[in-house]
Amino acid sequence: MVRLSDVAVHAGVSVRTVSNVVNDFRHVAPHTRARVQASIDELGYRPNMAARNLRRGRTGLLALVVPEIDSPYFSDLAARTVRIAEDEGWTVLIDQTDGDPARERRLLHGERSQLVDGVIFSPWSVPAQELASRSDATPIVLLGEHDGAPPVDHVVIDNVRAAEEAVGHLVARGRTAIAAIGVRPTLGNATAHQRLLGHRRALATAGMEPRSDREAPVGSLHRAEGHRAMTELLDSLEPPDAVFCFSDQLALGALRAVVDAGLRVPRDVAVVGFDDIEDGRYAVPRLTTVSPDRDQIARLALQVLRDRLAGDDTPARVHTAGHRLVVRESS
Amino acid sequence: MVRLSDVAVHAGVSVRTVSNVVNDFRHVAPHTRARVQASIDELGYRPNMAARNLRRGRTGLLALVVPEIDSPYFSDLAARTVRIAEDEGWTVLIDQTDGDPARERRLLHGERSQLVDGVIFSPWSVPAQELASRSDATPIVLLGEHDGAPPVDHVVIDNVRAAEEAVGHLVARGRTAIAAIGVRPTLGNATAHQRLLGHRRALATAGMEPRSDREAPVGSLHRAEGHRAMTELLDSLEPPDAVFCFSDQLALGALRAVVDAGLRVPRDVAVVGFDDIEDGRYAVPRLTTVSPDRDQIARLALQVLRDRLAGDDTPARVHTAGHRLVVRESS
DNA sequence: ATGAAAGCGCTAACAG
DNA sequence: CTGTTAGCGCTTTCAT
Repeated sequence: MVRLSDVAVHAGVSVRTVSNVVNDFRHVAPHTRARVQASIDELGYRPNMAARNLRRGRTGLLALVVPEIDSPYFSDLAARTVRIAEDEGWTVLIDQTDGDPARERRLLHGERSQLVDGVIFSPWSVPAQELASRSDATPIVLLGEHDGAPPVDHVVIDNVRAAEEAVGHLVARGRTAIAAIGVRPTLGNATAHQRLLGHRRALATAGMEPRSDREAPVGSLHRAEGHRAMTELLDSLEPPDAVFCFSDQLALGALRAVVDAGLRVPRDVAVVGFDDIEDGRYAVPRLTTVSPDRDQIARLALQVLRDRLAGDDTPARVHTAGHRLVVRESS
Repeated sequence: MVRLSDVAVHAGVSVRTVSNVVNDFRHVAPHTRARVQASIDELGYRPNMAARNLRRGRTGLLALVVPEIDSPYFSDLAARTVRIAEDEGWTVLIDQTDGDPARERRLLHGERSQLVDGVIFSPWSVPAQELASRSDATPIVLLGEHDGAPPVDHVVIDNVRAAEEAVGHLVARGRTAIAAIGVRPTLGNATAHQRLLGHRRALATAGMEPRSDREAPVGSLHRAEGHRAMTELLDSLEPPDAVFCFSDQLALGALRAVVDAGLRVPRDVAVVGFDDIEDGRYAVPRLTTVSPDRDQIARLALQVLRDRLAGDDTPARVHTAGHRLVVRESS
C-alpha cells in the first residue's frame, strides 16, 4: 500500500502538495506538479477512498434501491441512472428489495444510508407516511406516486393520464370489452391504482361501464401472472376483446395466453402494455405500450439529490417526467 | 451526526463497550448491552462507514463489472450475485462498461479498485494478458473464457460442449442446413469463439461441412443484430433450415426475422438460443436454449474472492459451472 | 506556493 | 468484562 506520504517523500515535497496534485488544485508550480505526478506513476499510488471519504464526510456514492434488478424496466432504468450519474461524478450502488417490507425498511433506515450520500428509492411495500418520517439525514427521492402526497421528493409520470390514453386508444380501435390486468390491492405503492383509475376514466369517457370482473389482480408484475390472469379472463363467460396490462411483462404473458387459447392478437384480443421494454419491440406481434421517459426520470432524480446535497431546503416537490403511447401491432 | 462517543457518554460506558455492542462481540454483560442498545436506539446512532472502512482496511464492497446491466443475462446474473453476496455480508456495486476498452481499463486499474475489496469482472474488450498483468492487489475473478489461460481466476461454463449439444440437437431433429449467428471476430473475449467451435464440431460429427457463409458475424448480442443477420441468411441462395444463436436475444431477433419473412418456426426454420432468459420462455414459439447455471456462477465467483481475501495464494484456477440444454417449441 | 499538524469516527491492542 | 488510547490515510486550516 502506497500512501500519500510515501509519494511526498519520494518526490521531496510535503503531503499537502501531493494532495493538491491528486485533487487537481491550483497553486502548484508546473515543475513541482510534474515531479509529483512522476512519483505517483512510479509508485503506483491510488488514493485510499475510505480515508478520503472519512475526511470529506462524503462518499460520492448514491444508492438506487429497486424491487428487482432483473426486471427489464428496472434494469433499463438502472443502466441509464448509472450512466448519467457517472457523468456527474457519482458512483451508483444498486440494491434490490424484492418488494419485501423488511428489506425496504432496512435499506431505508439501516447502515447502508451511512455509506451513500443520497438514495433513489422505488418502494413497493413501505407506505408513504413511513417514508416521510424517516429520521435519516441522507437525501432521498422516491420513484412512483404515493397517495397523500407526503413531504418527500418524488419523480413520477402521469400514470392516470397514460393509462387513459392507452385505454382510449383501444376504444378508438373499436374494442368494446376492455379488461385490465395488474391490479395490486396490497401494495403501499399507488402506481397500479393510478393506472386502474385511468383505465376506468377512459371507459367512462367512452360511455362504458367498468366491471370488476374485468379488473384482474396479480401477485406480481411478471409474465406468469399475466398469463394466468389472461387465461382466466378468456375462460370467463364474456371474454374481453382487448386488455390493458399494467406492465409489458404482464402483457407478454397475456399475449402468450391468447395464443395458447388458440386465438389471435390483435384480431381476437388486442393487447396494450406499459413500460416499453425491449422484448415488446420484438415480440410477435410487436407490443403496443406506454413508454415512460426513463432518461428524464433518472435525470430528475439525480437533479433532486444534487440540489438537496447542495443545501436546497425548499419543500419537497413532485417532478413529473414525460411518457408517450407507442402503437404497434398488438392493437 | 451521532458518534460512538456520544452513545458512550449517554450510556455511561466507554467507547470500547459501545463498539463491542455495535459489532456484536462477546464479553459484554447482558445488562450493559441492554443499556447501550437503548442509548443507540434513543440517539439514533448509525456507524460511520467511512471511519469503519478506514480503520478495518476493508469496505465490505464488491464490484460486479459487466458490459451491460440492462441485458437480460447480466441483469439476472447481477440480481443473483447481489442476493447471494448479501447473505455473506457483502454489498455489491454494479458497474457497466458497454464493452468499451477505455472504461474496462478504468475500472480495472482506476480508483474504483480502492473502494472495493474484490472485483467480479466480465470483460469484452480487454485481452487476457492485460488482465493478468494488472498491478492492483484487489482480488479479481473473471467471468468467461479467455484464450491462453492466463494466471487469473476464472469462472466459466463449457461453451464448446454446450454449443455442441445445442447444434447436435438440431442435427437430431433432422436439420441439414444449420447456421450460426453471433460470431464476434473483434472481441478479446473468447466466448463467441468457443461457441463457434462447438457449432463446427457438432457439424463435423454429423458429417456436415462447415460453411463460412452460414457463420454470421454480429456487431452486438442484441435482438436487432439477430434480426438483421437472420434476414440476410434467409435472403441468401441457400437459406438455412435451422440456426444456432449465441445469445437468446439474438435468437429472439432471428425468430422475429423468420416471421417477418413469412416463414414459420420451427416448421421452416428451427431456432436455438443461449442464456435461457425469461423472454425466451414466453416467446411465441417458446425458445429452445442453453441454460447456464447462473447461481453456481455467482457462487463460484464469490467463493474465489472469499478465498483470495482469506489469504489463499495458490495458483489461479478455472472454475467450471454447469449448463443444460432446454428444449422448447422453437426446435 | 509549500509545509506542519490537527482531526474526521472508528477499531483493537493494551491495560486493568 | 470494561476503560484508555494510538492511529488508519487523507484533507485542510494555519502558518510561512
